[in-house]
Amino acid sequence: MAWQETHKEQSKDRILKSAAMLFTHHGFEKISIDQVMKDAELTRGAFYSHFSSKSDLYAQAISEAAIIASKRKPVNHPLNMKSFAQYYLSTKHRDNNNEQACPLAFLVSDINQQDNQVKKAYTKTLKAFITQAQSLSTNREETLQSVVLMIGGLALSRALDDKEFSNELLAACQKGVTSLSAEEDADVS
Amino acid sequence: MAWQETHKEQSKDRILKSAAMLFTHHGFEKISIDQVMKDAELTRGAFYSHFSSKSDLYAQAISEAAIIASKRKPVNHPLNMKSFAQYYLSTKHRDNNNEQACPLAFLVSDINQQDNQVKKAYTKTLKAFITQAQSLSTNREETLQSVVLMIGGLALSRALDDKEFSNELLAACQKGVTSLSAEEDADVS
DNA sequence: GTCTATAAATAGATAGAC
DNA sequence: GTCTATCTATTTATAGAC
Repeated sequence: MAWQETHKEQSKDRILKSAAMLFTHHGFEKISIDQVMKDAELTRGAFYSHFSSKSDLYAQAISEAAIIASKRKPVNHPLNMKSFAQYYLSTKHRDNNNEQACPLAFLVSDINQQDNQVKKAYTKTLKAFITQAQSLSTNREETLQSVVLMIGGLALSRALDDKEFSNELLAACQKGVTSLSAEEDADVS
Repeated sequence: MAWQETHKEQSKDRILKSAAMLFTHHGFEKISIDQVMKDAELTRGAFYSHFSSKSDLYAQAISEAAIIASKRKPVNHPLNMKSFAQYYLSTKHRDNNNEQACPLAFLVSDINQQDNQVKKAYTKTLKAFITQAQSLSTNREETLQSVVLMIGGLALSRALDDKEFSNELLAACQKGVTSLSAEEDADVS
């Protein structure tokens, strides 16, 4: 028989998945514990059996959201930086409203307002993201630049009310990542 | 006699300056109207004579914050993209806690949660920022990449609880902007 | 562990005196 | 235009029954 979650673990898992989705798309302040619990099909009173505070949930939800996002198909095992950036900086990812979105971009300026436990979870998640990107590159500095173009470009593109301009920004960042990769290939040759 | 603000204009101006500082550093949700009015040395009841809602204030405060930030000395009339990035991606700007900070970076992922009037103000502000950066460059695509490296790099650096890592990120982005400018110079020569 | 009920605090917005 | 007072709603967190 396969491994089975206990009842408690199942509940915690549902809460975490709901929180990951809701927080990633709406930020910490716009989402209440009540909304998370309703989405997980539980009541508010049950929350504190699993998490010590809303902030505790947020920290864990960020890690969970990153895991969900990393399981997304085109990102799962990208062949190179260009194909990785092509998905990451897509309009689909920007407009994604109910699936696996990257909390690093969607929440970037939200983190500074939170406590240390949240910042720690975010930092760990970013480091893991960079490690993944580094496996598609050789130079760490260029990897960091590519990562900033991806996360920063996606975050900025989501803040704009001008779709054409937003698309232009995404395209420019894609080209930027590609250029950095190409330079690198040239160095190697 | 020099131009004089009316009493009402002075009050509105104080509210706006307080809001620009408080919102930029703490985001929309963490700041209450009461806090803004206290900082402006007024009471809560007086608020609605100047603004129709908290959101209305936020939209105007973003523009105000950008104006304040653009008046900062090293940014005022930068000689080239490198010197511009050197200040923008400095630890001073990242850690700045009570002066002219750039709302584009500090609030980037906050904007998507707000109404259209806020998104519009942010978009206009970003376009003005790009226009300024464009005057130090020749190629629009590279300007966009530099802007994303600056705003995205600064935003990310603020989210981290690892100062050494944060510094490394800032430095990599500075180098990235410099590389883009250098390439351009090479093209011109 | 999950439920209902409630405590305690805070915030956006409005009313009316001056 | 600015003040005090208040309405109304929401939210985090806790208490206690099952």
